[in-house]
Amino acid sequence: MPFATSLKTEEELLSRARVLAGQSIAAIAQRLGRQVPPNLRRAKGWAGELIERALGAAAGSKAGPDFPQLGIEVKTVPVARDGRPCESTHVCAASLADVVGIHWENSPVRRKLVRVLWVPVEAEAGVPLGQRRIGQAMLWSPTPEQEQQLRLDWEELMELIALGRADEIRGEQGVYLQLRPKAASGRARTKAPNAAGELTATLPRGFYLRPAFTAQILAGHYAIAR
DNA sequence: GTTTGATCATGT
DNA sequence: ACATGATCAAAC
Repeated sequence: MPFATSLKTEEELLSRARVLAGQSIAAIAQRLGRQVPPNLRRAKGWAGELIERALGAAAGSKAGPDFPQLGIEVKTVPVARDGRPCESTHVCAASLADVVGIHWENSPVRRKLVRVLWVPVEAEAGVPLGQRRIGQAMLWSPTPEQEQQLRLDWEELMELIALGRADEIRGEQGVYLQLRPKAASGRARTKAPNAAGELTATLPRGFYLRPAFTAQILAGHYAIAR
């Protein structure tokens, strides 16, 4: 039986993640027989994929959670020395067209965040990628309060999209959940309704969790060993 | 083009 | 310093 399917409980997954805590990127990469790129500039998702492989997730992209049998999504989050996240966290693409029938309960955003294994990765500027260490992972589901916060932002954003006003949405909107470009380049296009209800080409967007939100999730955990 | 994984780079 | 808008790579 492959490594990836040997996991039966989320406790087992968490245990695996705990083993990674304190280990360097270089050590994990070496064990998996992978070369550490000089930096992440041309390999932005490299560390995330490395951690998923180290945890036993299936390789490559596919729909659904990283651990389908457990319903768990893995998110690596870059953290500063103080344990606070350096960046926003991408959740999923926003379906700008065909917004009818989508409610928070069946939304991709909620489904993605039902159960998440957060894996902090040291991201201090000046620390070479290979020397960066993995922090203490934590298994998380939104508290009722957190889910309500996300839901309010989501509903506000989705209403604007439904009204054909996606192009007016700025990254400033949303207390904890924001909508920002998510594309290969500024020339990328997808379909979205305009104010007249006609489908027109527009920049693809995605939902992101603000650092302030992930910070409250990670609060209280020692993300990086001292 | 979309979805997977995200971080970069510039303006405020 | 920090967030927004822009972008990188691979699989499909």
